[in-house]
Amino acid sequence: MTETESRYKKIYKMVEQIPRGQVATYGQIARLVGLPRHARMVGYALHALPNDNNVPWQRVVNAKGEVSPRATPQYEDLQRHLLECEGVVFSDAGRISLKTYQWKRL
DNA sequence: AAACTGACTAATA
DNA sequence: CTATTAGCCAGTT
Repeated sequence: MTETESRYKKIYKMVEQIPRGQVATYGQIARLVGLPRHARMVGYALHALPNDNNVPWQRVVNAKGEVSPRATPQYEDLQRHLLECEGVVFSDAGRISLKTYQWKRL
């Protein structure tokens, strides 16, 4: 088991704990798994996810409350759709109110 | 080995 | 609100 593999696993486990209808930021996940300032790794880990997985990756957004731009924009639309199905409302600017929806781990 | 890229963030001006 | 800077590191070229 390499370091990076276990990091990825921690990240995935943490993301799995985000409740339906709530969101978390990349930096928030990084801190929760004990890797502050490793926000990019969270993004990288999610990018590396297989197509069939049980990880609610759609609940992870950037610090501005936006869906982060991807190489393939079709997944951005998918992410937004999935979140809307969970009851998350996007504003005109395509942003989420973090104040309302951000996950606070108890 | 070195350079480049990327689903990022926080501090500062 | 925007721009700049520095921090971080796995993969790819």
